[in-house]
Amino acid sequence: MITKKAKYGLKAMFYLAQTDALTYISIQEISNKEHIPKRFLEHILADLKKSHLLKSKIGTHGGYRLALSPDKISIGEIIRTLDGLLEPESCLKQEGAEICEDCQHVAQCNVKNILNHLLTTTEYVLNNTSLVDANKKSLTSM
Amino acid sequence: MITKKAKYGLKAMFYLAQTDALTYISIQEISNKEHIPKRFLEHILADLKKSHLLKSKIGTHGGYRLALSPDKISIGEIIRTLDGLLEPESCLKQEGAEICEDCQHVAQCNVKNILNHLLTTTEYVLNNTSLVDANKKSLTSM
DNA sequence: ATCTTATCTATAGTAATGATAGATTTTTAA
DNA sequence: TTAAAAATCTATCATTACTATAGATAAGAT
Repeated sequence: MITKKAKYGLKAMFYLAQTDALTYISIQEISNKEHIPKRFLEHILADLKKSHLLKSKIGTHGGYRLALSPDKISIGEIIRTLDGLLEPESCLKQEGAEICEDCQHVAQCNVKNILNHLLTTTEYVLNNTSLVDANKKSLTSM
Repeated sequence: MITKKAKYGLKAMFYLAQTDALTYISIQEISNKEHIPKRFLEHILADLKKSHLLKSKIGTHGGYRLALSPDKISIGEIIRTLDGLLEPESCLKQEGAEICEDCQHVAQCNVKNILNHLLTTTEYVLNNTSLVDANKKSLTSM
């Protein structure tokens, strides 16, 4: 399950992807159009800016816009930014050979093996789907 | 992320899969060998029994054993039993055409489209990997 | 009988999630 | 230069989900 934070973030990003790429859109507008709590959306967009997926402008006619062209922004980056790592289990973190509390023998850990495989697959799907790809019918046959 | 409940459940299932399929193993033994809190494990195994993945026997020399041969038990069934649906978002539930609170136009919902694709992929991986498959090297090239 | 072990029901602590609030700063435009 | 618009910063709170423990009971083996 992705969190509501990621879901709201995705909706906001899709909304921005639909608009003229150079226009700044206010939090208020996104909140209204996509039915996302405004004060919550503030944090979400701020996080996406920190990850360099959005640019912002303060003041009248300010707001947010995509930092990159929509086809260069992957769904994976958005979810990773808002929900953290895509790993299905904490012991899969980058450190690699690291041993987690309860599984002593990393190499032979069945749980780790299967979850690692799931992670690879999930990353493949999410990293290779951009804001533009996501609404294509071809997605079903990817 | 899968929860600790699912992780513990997977470890317990792998442990049982390693043993003689007809022998009942006590919660105590699994708890000791796999370092899983015993009272927590009780609930987990009870759930897996309700889902007909385990059989149990009360009393001396009692315990749990797999209800099916290990190659007939998928990782997906185990996780689904313990963590609920595999869906990455609640609006993807079986009801299909159902409309979720915030997304009015289901058919054109980009978020739903992409998450639905992720679900399909996740289900494919987890439903087609059994307790026996999970430790095979071939998994990496699946 | 007694010990072993699962089963049932309840509950409690903790962490993560979802959401709101106030005060501040920057920018635009009148 | 002033007022409005909008993001930014920091804090906090409510709720839910997760993790775990506990007591009492029932069933089976020796």
